[in-house]
Amino acid sequence: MSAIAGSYRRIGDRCGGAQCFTAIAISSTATAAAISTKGSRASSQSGTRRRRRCESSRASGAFQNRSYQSRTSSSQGGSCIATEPKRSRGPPATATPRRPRAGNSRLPQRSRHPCSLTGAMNAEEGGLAEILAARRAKLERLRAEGVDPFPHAFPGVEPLAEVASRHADLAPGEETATQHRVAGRIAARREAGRAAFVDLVDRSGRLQVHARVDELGEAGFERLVSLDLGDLIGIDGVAIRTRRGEVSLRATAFTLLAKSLRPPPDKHHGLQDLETRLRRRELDLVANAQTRDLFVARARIIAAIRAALDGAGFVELETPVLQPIYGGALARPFTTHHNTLDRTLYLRIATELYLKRAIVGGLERVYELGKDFRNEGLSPKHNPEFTMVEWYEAYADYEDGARRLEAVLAAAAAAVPDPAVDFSGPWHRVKLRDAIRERSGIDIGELRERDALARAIEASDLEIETANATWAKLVDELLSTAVEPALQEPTFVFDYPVELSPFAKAHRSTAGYVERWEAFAGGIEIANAFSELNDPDEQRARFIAQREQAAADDEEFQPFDEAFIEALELGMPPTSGVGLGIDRLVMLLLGRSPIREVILFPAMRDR
RNA sequence: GGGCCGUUAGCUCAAUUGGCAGAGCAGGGGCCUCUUAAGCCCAAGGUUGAAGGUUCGAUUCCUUCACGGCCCA
Repeated sequence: MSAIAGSYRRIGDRCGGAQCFTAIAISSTATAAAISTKGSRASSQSGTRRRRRCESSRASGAFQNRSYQSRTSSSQGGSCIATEPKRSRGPPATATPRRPRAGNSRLPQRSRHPCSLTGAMNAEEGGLAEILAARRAKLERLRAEGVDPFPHAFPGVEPLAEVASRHADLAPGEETATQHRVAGRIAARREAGRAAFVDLVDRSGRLQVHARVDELGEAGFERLVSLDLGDLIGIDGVAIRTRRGEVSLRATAFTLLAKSLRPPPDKHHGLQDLETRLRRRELDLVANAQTRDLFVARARIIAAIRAALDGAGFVELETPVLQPIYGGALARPFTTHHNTLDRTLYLRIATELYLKRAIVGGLERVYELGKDFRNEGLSPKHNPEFTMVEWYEAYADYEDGARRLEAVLAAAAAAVPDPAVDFSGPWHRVKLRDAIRERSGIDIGELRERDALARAIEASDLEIETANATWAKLVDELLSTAVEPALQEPTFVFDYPVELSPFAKAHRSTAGYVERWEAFAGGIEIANAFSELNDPDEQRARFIAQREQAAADDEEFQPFDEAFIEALELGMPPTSGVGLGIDRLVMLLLGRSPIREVILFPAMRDR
C-alpha cells in the first residue's frame, strides 16, 4: 500500500493531518478488543432486563467504540434503548419478537418519549423533522450503549478501490483470509434477512461490504444494519468475491467513525438541483462522484502547472492580496479598510506589478498562483474571485512566453485522463488585425480614427453598440464579438493596439501596436501576455494617459503607481509576462461549464 | 438592466380543461443469509419558493417579489 499511503500522506501534510484522511500506516489487522458481552438472548424484552444488560456492557469497559467484534453470541446490543428515560410506555413485555433480533427497537418510539429531545423535535412535524429525530434517536441510543459516535481516529485504512483492485483475480464465490481495514461513508444498504450488503464510498471509489450474523453476532449485525445512510464507518474484514461476482469485504468487525445526523441525497439519482449543488457543495460531493473527480482533477491540473514552472526554474512567490493601490489589470476592485492603519486597502485584481518588482529585484523567473478579485458581474465566465497564475521571465519576450504557455498547458493537459481540448502541438497564431479583418471585413489598421471605425461597424451586421465607445473599446468589442467565439482550437492572437495595453512594450516593428498576445480556446480567452514594458518614462506616460481616459469616460482604468515606476527606474530586464486563468483552463480541460461548476464554492446571492 | 424558463415530501420526479397534491428512493414497523436502483407487506411524511388577486374552488390563471438557469445588453 506504500504508493497509495504515500500519496495520502502528502495530502495529510498539506491540510493538517488529523483533518484529512489518516496517513499513518500501521499494522492493519483488527486490533480492536474482542467484545464478549454477556447477556441472555433478547427473548426477554422487559425494560428492566435490558437496562441491566446495558449497564453491564458499559461496565465491561472494552466497549468504548471498539469494533463490534465478531462471533459474539450475545444479542444484547440493539436493545439497549431501555436506558432512555420515561420507558414506562415501552413495548410491553409480551410483545416478544419471534426472533431475538432487535428490529422493533432499532428506534425508540418517538411519540412515547414526550420529554426527550426527539419528542420535542417531533413536535415540529414534517418529513425532515422526523428524519432528523430518527437520526438523533439513534445517536442517543448509541451513546447510551457506551459507543462514542465521534471517535478520534481510525488508523491504517486503505483506499476502497485499492482493496478491490488487489483482489480483481478472485473467482466468484472465492474467499481469502487477507485482512483489510477500510473506511468510508455508507452509500447504500441491501438487507437480506440475517445478512446484508453495505456499499461504502471514499474518495477512491466504492466497495461492497458483506455483513453476516454468523460473523458479527446478533448484536454487531443489528448495529451495523441499523446505521444510517451517510454514516461514516470503518470496516475490518477479509477480501472475497461474492457468488454474484463482486469483490467485497466480509466484515469481521466495524467501527462507527462519525454519526450522520442529516439525510444524504438520493442514493441513485444523486443531487441534481444545480442551485443546491453550488450552495451546498458538500452535498454535491457526497452524492456525485463526478463532482469529487472534478475537484481532484482541478487540483492535479494546478499541481502540474506548478511542477512545469518549478521545473523550468521559476520561483513561486506570495505578493500582497491587500494592496494600497490596485493594479495590473483593467477592473473594478473590492475595497476594504484596515482599522489600525486607518486606510483603504484593495483586494488585488492582479499580481502583475509586485511580481515585476521581484523581477527588478533579480529573481529572474517568478510566478504566483492564487486568487484575484474583481468587483464585477457574475456570468458563466466570471466569478468575483478567481484563480490566476502569472509568471515573469527575465531576458525573454512575448514569443518566448507563447512557447512557455504551450509547454505549461501540455503539462496541464497531461494531468487529466481525457482532456476535452487538445493542447498538444503548436497552436494557431494570428495577428489581431488579421483576425478581425478575416471575421468582420473591418481593417482596424486602416481605420485608426474612432469615428471611421464606428461607421464601419455600424455598416456591418455586427451587433456592437458604438455610441460613447473609444477607438480602443471598439477594437476590443470587435475582438470579443467577431473573433473570440470562433476560436475553438487553441489560438494565439498577437499584437494589440497600444491603447488597450498599458503594460505592454511597443511593438518592435509596427507603430501603434504593442507586443501582446491573448490565448483562446473553446471560444474563450484563457491567457494574456506581453513583452513587458520596462521603460519607466513610457510607463509613466501610459499611467497618465489612463488617468485622462478614465476622467473622460468614467471607465475602468489603471491607477498611477509611483512605487512601481520607481522600481522600473531601478532597471527591469526585458521580460516576458504571462497570465493564465486557471478556472477557465479547468473548464476547457474538463469540458465543464459554467465557471461556477469548476469553482468549489462560487459566489451566490443571499437567499 | 431586458426577455424567456424553472421552484411540488429530506432526495429524484408526476399531477389531464382550474376539481380530494401522487410515485420511487430515503426514513419508521414487519419478513427474508449473495444483494447491488434488491424484493414483498404496512404505516407515516406537503405553508406546491413568498405575498397578493381572480374564482364556488388555484400546483394550475393574473400581479409583485425572492432565488436559480438560459439568452441578450
